[in-house]
Amino acid sequence: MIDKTPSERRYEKTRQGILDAARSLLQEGGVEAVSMRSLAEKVDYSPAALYKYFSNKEEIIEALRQEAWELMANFEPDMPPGLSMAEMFVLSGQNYVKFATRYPEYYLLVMSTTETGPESMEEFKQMPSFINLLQFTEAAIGSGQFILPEGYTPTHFALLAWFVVHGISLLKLSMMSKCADEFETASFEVLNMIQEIIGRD
Amino acid sequence: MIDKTPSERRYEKTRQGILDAARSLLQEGGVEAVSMRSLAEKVDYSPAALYKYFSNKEEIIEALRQEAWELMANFEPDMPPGLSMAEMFVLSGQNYVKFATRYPEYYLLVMSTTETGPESMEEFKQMPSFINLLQFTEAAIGSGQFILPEGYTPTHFALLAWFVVHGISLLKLSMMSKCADEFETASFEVLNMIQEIIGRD
DNA sequence: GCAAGGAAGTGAACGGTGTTCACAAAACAA
DNA sequence: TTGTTTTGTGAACACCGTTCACTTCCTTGC
Repeated sequence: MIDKTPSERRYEKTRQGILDAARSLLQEGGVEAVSMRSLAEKVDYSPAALYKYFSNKEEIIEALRQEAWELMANFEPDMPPGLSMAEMFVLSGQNYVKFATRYPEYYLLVMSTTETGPESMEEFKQMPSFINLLQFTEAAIGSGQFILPEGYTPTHFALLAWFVVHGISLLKLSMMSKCADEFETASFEVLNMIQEIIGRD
Repeated sequence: MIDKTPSERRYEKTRQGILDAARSLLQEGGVEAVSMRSLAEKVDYSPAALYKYFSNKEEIIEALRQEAWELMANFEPDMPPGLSMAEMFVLSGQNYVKFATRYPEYYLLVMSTTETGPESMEEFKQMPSFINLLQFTEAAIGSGQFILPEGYTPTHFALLAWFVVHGISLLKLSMMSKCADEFETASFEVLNMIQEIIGRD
């Protein structure tokens, strides 16, 4: 353990302070409210000073994106005990949409990356959040509660679920934002329908 | 028919010229490449002159969005004769994704609106593109080729299809852009799976 | 044909953005 | 205390959307 000098601690502290201010600006007014000048104003520095702590604005945004990603991964629903796989599936899907609704700026930040994504599907399948989803579908299919047509794997169903919840979330925040509540109830009915389709034999 | 004066024709012509230049800039470098200054440069006007033809930049973008919307609605796949409903479903879904792939800026433009969306689900269901999708699912379900669980309507399945293709398209253009091809084949397998699930009895 | 009036077009500016750089001030090291 | 490195700043650069007084051109009425 290398102990840090006071100056290193100070450096780290103001760096965190900048990120805190950026997070606050992001949540208040979306990503376009995060400007170097407003950020500097908020932390009582000159705009130029920020460049001693971050090499550019994108590095600040990227740090927030990382935070958002972690928050999203740890945003798990209250699972009442004794739920069937099908019920858990619906609840998880709803929870995903609820995250996007509660933290729209975080969600859009995570989704707005063309740079951080996986280089291959193989790499994608290694990502913790997808592994989680995959393990769930494997369990549901393995136990016979979910039934897939011949030739399809749990990965296919996990992808389906992923597509649907992303489609719902993004549409809710963009095109359907003017009737978001009504849209949400309709989309939750669709989640239920999927569960019934996949569960029937 | 009110015949237009020469000056009106000229006005309309330069207005179109501006839109042409804007479209070209959009397709070359995405929406952030469309700036009033680069636009003015391209049509050999001063930036201020553009405001005699459009009240602001958003009005230009909105015109392009309208174009994109129409192009998207008319982007229909070559349907070989004798296809089953299930095959047509898959082909239509693939076609949707292909549009997003071929015209990513157009697709993102259409999707990036929080202002133009429907005010209610009822209004949404009246939109031509959704009516198309709905009529197809009604036909497929009415003929017994698609089977839905009790209590669910063709609208539910149309929504499901809509969610999936949007989820695929947006993910392909954002997070999965680094492995877009691989991702596309996987997502097309998912479309096929849906068709098989919904078609089985 | 000519003057009046409106339409078309412009240069300069305002306030905003991200970023750089020479410089000053403060903290640290010898 | 001196010298050096870190920390911070003001001013500038090159962009952005937009406005406005001003000129230039075309059209309309006589």
